[in-house]
Amino acid sequence: MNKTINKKYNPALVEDKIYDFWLKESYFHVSVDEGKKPYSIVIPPPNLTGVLHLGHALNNTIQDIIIRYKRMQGYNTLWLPGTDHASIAVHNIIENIMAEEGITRHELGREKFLERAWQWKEKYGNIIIEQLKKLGCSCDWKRERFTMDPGFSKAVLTAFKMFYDDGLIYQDFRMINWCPKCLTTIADIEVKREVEEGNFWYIDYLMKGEDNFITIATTRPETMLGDSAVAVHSQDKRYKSYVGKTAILPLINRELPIISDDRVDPEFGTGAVKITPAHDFDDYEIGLTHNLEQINIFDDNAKINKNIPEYKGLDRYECREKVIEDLKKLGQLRKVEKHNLAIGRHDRCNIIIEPRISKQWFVKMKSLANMGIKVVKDHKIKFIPKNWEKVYFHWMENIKDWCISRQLWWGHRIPVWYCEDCDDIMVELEPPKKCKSCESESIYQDEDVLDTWFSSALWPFSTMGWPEQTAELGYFFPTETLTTANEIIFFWVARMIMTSLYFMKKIPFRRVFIHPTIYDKFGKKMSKSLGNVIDPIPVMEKYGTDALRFTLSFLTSPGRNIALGEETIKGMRNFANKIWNAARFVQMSTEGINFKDINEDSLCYQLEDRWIIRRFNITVRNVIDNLEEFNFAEASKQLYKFFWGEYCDWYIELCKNRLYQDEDKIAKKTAGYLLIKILESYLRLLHPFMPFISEEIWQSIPHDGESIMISPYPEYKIEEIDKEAEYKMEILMDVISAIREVRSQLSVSPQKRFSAYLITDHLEKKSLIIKNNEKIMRLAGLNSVDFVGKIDDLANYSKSIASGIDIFIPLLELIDRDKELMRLNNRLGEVKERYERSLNKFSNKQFLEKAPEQVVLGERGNLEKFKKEIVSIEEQISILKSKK
RNA sequence: GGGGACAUAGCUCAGUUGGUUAGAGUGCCUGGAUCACAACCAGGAGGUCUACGGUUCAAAUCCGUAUGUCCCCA
Repeated sequence: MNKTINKKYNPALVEDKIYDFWLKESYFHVSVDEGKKPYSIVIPPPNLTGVLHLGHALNNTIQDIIIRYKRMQGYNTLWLPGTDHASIAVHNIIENIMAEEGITRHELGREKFLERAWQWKEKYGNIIIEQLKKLGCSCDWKRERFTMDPGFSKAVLTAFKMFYDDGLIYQDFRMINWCPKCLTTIADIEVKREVEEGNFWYIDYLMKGEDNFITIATTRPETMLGDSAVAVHSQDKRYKSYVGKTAILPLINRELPIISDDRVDPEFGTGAVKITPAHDFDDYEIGLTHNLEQINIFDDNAKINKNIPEYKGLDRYECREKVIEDLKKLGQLRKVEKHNLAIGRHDRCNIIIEPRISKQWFVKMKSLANMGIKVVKDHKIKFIPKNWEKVYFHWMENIKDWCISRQLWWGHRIPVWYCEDCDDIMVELEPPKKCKSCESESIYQDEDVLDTWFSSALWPFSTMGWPEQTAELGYFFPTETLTTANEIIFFWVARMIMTSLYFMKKIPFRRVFIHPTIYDKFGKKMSKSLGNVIDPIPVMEKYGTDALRFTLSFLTSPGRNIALGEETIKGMRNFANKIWNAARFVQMSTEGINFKDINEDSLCYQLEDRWIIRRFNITVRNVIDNLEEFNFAEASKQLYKFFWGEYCDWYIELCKNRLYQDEDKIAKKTAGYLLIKILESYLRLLHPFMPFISEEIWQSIPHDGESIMISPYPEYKIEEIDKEAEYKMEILMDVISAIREVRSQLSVSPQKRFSAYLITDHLEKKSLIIKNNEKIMRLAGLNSVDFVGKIDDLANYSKSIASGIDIFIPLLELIDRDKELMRLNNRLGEVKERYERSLNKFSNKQFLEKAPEQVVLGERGNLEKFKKEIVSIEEQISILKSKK
């Protein structure tokens, strides 16, 4: 590590080097240690195919802040990382590669396909892990897990078998969501619904044996090929006479019964609807009630199948065109209307879902959900912000069974074997040789794999070795905190809670922090099509990882979303630069001080020393309090405000007298010592937020220990909260600010030095100013500051008041009398307004009677203060005017 | 249709249990190469706290209603 830091702040030069140092020293790795308190977090496993986006950056920055903070507080902290196998995503990638080579997966075969998938994983599957390292994440990489690791796979199969043996997993024919592109079933929550533009087609169905017809309206005319009835509402007068009769399906002349069912909405379309039981969720239900035929018209690719020879081979949208055209020719297309409708698309590939009837595996959710509801109702698990609990309850209370089979190869193959001879079903962890019932060897395994979320649901305990009873499970489980995005409360959080309660009989985590969603600086969703996506990697390269992390933390207030623009990141990079330069100053100005030999008792603390110690302790308290509540924004603001607004703007400036001019060696040593001490402590306070810059600077200044990340987190010391120091410092700062204000408003150049004359009756304030006059002179740019009894020629002075002290600055040739008059008049206006406001309160008798004494007293103080100032300013104005 | 939010400076946001001169960052204006930092320093302008009611001595804050924006579920 460097002895002195570089002149210029350049994060790119130090970040990788520091991360390698941490890795080399194994600071992230922990073992079970019963002597220490554990604190554990499991990472939301990023998708194997993923690349880091801002959502990841935010989520993992937050986790790293928590884990570094707890580590420094002395907890045995485990942050367990890993990735999930992303069944569909990987599948699509491999299929796309094969498509370029002109082969299909069925030509290749299951085994070869999986080989390729594993090869792809080895080559490209670790990108996001490397990116997390770039972000500074202090995960225990030696424990990195993957949902298809042998151990993890065992956990998945064990879970399946336990659920099955307990009757919670079953197989059934059902209407499911089919993705014609990915060629698999997907679960309800993987379908994203959005309103899109479409049409209502009105079609005349002729009545059998009559010269009459019934007009139905549909948004999907091609599905008429699978119609098996027409339905109307039982109370719909328009159609009463039709019920029980038969309509003829146009184009293929199938006979359709006209049925009545009260699930039909008479207001919708014509009030008469076609019923396609094999391709629509509602129609399916109606079909079951009325025992209608289920006519499947599509193949896996959503092309018309052999059941409809007239249109066989047409894609569903080609078929739509053809059907419309043919209906027109027949004269049975009555009209077309624009109509907006909710379209369901697969959230992974964006293809429109095709409902179909199919045999799939499901998990019974009701009893699991009830357990999951209870632990949150009983506050065993808390959501932060609490609001999300409502969302969770709403979903859990209306939960539907979970379809877990996928017609894919990449994933955990369902551990079910079927016997060809006796139709028995076996669920086994190890492949059986023969049928348990009839001993036939003609057995075969289910072709499907499990939903990736089925394995992710086991993440918190499978990563720690379940189903084995490992030491880790006993020590690190349940975990403390889960941090994640609101959109996966259903997909993941709820399911982890249910599986943990079922398999572990324990909650998986105590608190769930739902982090904000990041939008662009105009509050719009970031999307590739809008072109407003911010990629965190180039941002880290340009501004530094610390700047990105601090920005995200700075914007994370609970219950609010983030609107992120590049300017904010730049601002935080400037903050990092400020820290760097301040550290450089402190380092340079304390060269030659031997810190090892300093005995604190030999030092002599001055006012500003006591003040900065107080401010630091208050900052420590505020940072810790806010971290405990996950209020990262406020914690960050405290860090920012203290360092820039107090340590740099005031403390360093006030120390310069002692550092540069003071002959007193103890005074010099005290200033130097405390500058370093506060900086060193501050860097530890900052470290979880800005790990790199804090380590780099910390290593170059006097410190104890080998790395900042394993040194103790600052603690708040009540005895160092020195109220008197704050009161006095505020008077000094007030006086300095008042003089600076006069300088600026009267357009006196910053280099021009002048004298100030003060008047006050207050002896304590007077001695305070006298004691600190050299500091006031330096910070306000004065030649001298003196107390006087009175001023003779008031017309030649500018006058202002700060903390009850009258301040006079000679106008002489320096200052323009007109400007001074303008300044005084402005000030007078302000004070008068406040005075009026205060006076109004006293004109209300009830205020005196009902308001608490403290408030009335405070208000009376204000009133007097304003009155005094008004009199003083008016006096000065009249003097200046008389001299003009 | 059902549910959940949000509305404060040009922009992005803080604002605990009602009593503050309503704050911060950024942007803007004025002045400044002063020996840590121009990625800086000093000073400043900028607000009917969405609107209208109500409760209260006192409302950005509590309660209605309206308007606007967003998210989730069907």
